Amino acid sequence: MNNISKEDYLSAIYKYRDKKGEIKANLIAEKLQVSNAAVSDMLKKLSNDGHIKYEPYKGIKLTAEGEEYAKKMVRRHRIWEVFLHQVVGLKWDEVHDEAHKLEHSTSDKLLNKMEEMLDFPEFDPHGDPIPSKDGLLPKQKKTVPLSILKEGQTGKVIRVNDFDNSFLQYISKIGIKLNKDITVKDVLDFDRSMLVSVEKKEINISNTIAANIFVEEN
Amino acid sequence: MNNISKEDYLSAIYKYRDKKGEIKANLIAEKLQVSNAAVSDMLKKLSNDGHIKYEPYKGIKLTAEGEEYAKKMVRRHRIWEVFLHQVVGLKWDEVHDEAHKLEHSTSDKLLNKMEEMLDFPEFDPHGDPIPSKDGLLPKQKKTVPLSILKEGQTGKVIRVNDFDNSFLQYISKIGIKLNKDITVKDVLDFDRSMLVSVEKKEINISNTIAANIFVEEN
DNA sequence: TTTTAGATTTAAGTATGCTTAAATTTAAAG
DNA sequence: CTTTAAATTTAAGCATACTTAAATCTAAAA
Repeated sequence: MNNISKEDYLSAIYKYRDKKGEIKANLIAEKLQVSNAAVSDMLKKLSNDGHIKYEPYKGIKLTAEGEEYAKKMVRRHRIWEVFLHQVVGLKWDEVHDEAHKLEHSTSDKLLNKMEEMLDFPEFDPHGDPIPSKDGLLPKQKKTVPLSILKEGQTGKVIRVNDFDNSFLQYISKIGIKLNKDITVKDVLDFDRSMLVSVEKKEINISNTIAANIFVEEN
Repeated sequence: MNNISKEDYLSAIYKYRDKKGEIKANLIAEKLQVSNAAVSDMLKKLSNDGHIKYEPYKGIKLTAEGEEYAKKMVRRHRIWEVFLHQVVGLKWDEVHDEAHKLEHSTSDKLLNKMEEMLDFPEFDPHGDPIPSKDGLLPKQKKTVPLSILKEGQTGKVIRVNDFDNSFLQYISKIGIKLNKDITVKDVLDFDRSMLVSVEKKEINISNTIAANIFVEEN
């Protein structure tokens, strides 16, 4: 049996649900680039399978079983990302798409072997946490979006959103990497873009860019 | 679009066609473990796509385009096998199944990167040739099945059939590996099994086992 | 409280890739 | 040359996962 679609739905629900653990069908449709009708269809199947708890027109939540499955997929995805980055040498803007395809075709045996080879990484190349074999997440540092920092404040890059490859390419080109320090030199009232210094260079970045970079204040 | 099935059919046709380049629908069904009706269905689609030349009830042949596609899949499969064996450390009886799943989800970029990492291997862990990026096959040594060797003859293992994992596990357990020399000590008329010596050990192997091991006479 | 906009579901239809059973074609045996 | 067995195709049906269009539900604005 082929579970690629189901796996994508479960991953999306896991990744994009709110703090209450709920998600709107709408958001799933948007993230997976399918129609709302397709989502509605699939929600019924996932519910029958026991992966989600869901009543028509009501909230969508993962069951314990669904969460376990979703975490397993996220784990696969992120271990592949680390592997492709560190072992194969793909850039951080290349790993997401490749990992997304490979994650559905990976046995536990292979995955665990890769994980061991990588010495049990805790975070993927974008700073996202990797669930362990037992489903445990590593302790994460408290972060804030770079966009809320004020003039003069400095933060260390802990995580970046990996939704868009061109965003990753861009920030990588201007020298922004995980663990780099970024200092806010100036914030423009005009469009809330900011002048920041990274690696002794000063660059102006838009508010949107800054909102997708998460830093630990220091 | 999802081409997993089509890719499997093309690979099977490429791998199991006869010397004239033809294959029976029957054999495809057997190798892919699907019904004859499913094969018949798919042949129509592959024919419409221009991947095979085929008229109902007549012979099945790859077109130039189909052969190119098939070779590309075989290349993916075998490079994954080498990668999983050499880089990840999977055993030779484990790589086929993993590679079979991964081969459908691998970009050219990733594949070429892996190939480079491996220093452009020419043969997979079972001794099967790997088509190059341009579709060229490495020069292969002339081999014969171990089963046709007579008492006293010695051959070096160049290739083994990878159709069955338990076969691979077994011959690996008794010390048979690529490039090992095998000497035939005795052939039993009774069941055509043979007593062979490998690595200073003597073992009796069935005719079927011997027929799946290909050696270079010396 | 009613209206209405947005979210969600249902309905109908499509493509893929299978299945079994029946029909047809081919090729080999008598 | 006819019979028959094997190979192959057609027919009908199923599951998955989509689509668009229409219907329905929910929640927020008037």
